[in-house]
Amino acid sequence: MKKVTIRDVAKEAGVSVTLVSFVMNAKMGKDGRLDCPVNPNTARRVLEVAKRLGYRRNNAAASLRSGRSHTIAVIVSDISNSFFSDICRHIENTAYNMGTTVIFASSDENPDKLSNLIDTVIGYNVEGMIIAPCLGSEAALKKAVDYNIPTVLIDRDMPGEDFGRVLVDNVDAGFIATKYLIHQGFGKIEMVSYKSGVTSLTDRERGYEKAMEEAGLQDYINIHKIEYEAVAAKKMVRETFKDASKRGTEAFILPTKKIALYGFNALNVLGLNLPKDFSFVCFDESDIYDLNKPVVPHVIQPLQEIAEKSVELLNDMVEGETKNKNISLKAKLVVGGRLGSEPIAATF
Amino acid sequence: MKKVTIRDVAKEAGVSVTLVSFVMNAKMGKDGRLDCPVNPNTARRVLEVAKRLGYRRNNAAASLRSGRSHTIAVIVSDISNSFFSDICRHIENTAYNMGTTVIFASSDENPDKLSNLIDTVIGYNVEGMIIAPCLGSEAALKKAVDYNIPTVLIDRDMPGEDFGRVLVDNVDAGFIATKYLIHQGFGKIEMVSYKSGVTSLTDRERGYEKAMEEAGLQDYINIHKIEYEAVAAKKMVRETFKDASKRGTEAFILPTKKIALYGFNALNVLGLNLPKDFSFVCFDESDIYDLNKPVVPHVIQPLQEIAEKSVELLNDMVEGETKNKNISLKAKLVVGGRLGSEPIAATF
DNA sequence: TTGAAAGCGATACCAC
DNA sequence: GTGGTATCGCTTTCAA
Repeated sequence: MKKVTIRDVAKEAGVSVTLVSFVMNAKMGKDGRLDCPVNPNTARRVLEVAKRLGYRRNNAAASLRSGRSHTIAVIVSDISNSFFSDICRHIENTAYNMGTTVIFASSDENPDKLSNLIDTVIGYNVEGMIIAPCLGSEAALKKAVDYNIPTVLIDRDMPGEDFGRVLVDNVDAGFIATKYLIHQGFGKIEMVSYKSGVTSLTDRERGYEKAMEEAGLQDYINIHKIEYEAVAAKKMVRETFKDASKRGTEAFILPTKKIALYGFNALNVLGLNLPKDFSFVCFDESDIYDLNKPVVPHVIQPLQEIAEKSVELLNDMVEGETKNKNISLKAKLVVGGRLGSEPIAATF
Repeated sequence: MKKVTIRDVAKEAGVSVTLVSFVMNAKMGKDGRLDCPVNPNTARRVLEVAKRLGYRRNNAAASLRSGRSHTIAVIVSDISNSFFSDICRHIENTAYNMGTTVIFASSDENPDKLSNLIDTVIGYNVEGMIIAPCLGSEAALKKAVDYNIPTVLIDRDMPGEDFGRVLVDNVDAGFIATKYLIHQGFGKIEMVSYKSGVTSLTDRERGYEKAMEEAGLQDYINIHKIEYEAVAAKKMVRETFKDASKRGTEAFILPTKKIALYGFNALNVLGLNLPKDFSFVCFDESDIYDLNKPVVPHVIQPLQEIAEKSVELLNDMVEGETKNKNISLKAKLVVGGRLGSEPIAATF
């Protein structure tokens, strides 16, 4: 099947290319009619011919002439990370419904690669970008500003007036996690966190501290900082739990999925059990949380909302209707989820 | 910063646009020199000016003129499924290194959506597609053939002479899983599978049967078919385990991650323990496998290889160098993996 | 080695 | 409502 162009359709339908262009770009009005300055009968004929011939618009040509690509780029650190792949999934969906195509890429947490990727997608005339910045990517992101490409930041923040932002309130996330445990009657609540202070983690720490102080439990505040490297991390968590067991610690906040995994591993190794020896509040989602009985309470980020809001915000920025460029979303505590069903979010 | 075109570079460098085009498209030879019919000094000057002006090729224009897009589409059923997101990650990586851009999309296992997506990406002049077909997508895929767009099938098969294929040998996967258990000294090995026969699952079943027969254990062959729906499935697995416990079953093959989850759930509910009451061989990857001690043996598909082979095959097809269009990959049994380290594949 | 000029297929502008 | 045509930025002959 050889390519059929707008000219072929025009010739076959006995009209000008202009008319065909009008018809092909017309959107459906509410009444089911095309809203374009074309005679409905003509329009119908053109549509019929286009379909019969199998016409498909050449986006390269359209983009070249119109300067619009209806394409956005999404760059995360690792699309195989379930946090990001979930977000990407929803971004793709939302964008698809708006007639926007999405190009995805992973930066590998590498500012140089991010910089290259930005160059690449700029070459594709993307109209906007949604980026989860990595450490040291300030220079790369400056290009977005230089080229005047609307950009929305997700997951991590970065200075810059021009960026849109869709971020989760991590102070609140740490706060509700802690408050839940306090409500359960626990007082000796501790936390395990990483030494290297990513803002999302330090924010969760602050939320923990805030909740403890509000409850008059400031004397029990105890944040155990572990290495990022897996082997060392596992060992440190194990030691922490061993001591905590003697100390009479009642509960732990494990603010990332990986830290939670170390926690469960330590439990296993030390022969401890979850409701008996400690209580946990974990973060993100893992099969392990669902397998325990009762289900391990965990704080999840509103991934779909992050995705939808970022696409919408980016779209507004592209169309020049900039309202509020900084969107803050709340994390949710899941206490009654069960395998194969919707998680139930608790509010209190 | 306004757009700088090839003309601006040409004017600034005092050469023709042709030369600039040559230089910008030249690839580096082994000797570090550009292999194009341009005076090295001129080339250097052009390069310098292009960089200084911040020139970036307009891909829409290049694509329009040359008829090439250097873009492929990848359509899987759900990019947030870790199996696919891992593959996509590697596809993206491989393609990126070849200078190819990738557009990802999810079909939702919906043939109509798949059909729309194919239309959309055809409009983007993609040069090839990598597709995980869903049930009933024959008609949609026929368009790829009609439009003469090279297409590689992954994960699931579908009839069609023109398609390339990168599939995993699932009979072998079921076979090695079973054989491992037999080597461990077990005889009463059973399997849990879904009623609805996707080929990947029925193949694994056949592998199980084959291994059992070869070992003279045909009398113990027992495949429990469960519903796909989660609540019913969980219940059926629980019942199966309860009976099996009485019957003296020694081991189970759980041929998908989800079925494995149901298995662990049943274990929990019934108060059974893994090395004591049963042995498992599971499939795919899950945090749960790693948490158990010893680590639950599991069969994994070579995701990176699937990704790399499919990109390479597609590239060959696009370039017209079609060699072997049907690639079969072996799954691997992981018996000694531990959290945070490379899984160790056992061969025997 | 270099350059002039012809399009690629659509949209935008203007005239009717 | 409709149609003619210049043009987007680049690659690609072809000729010098």
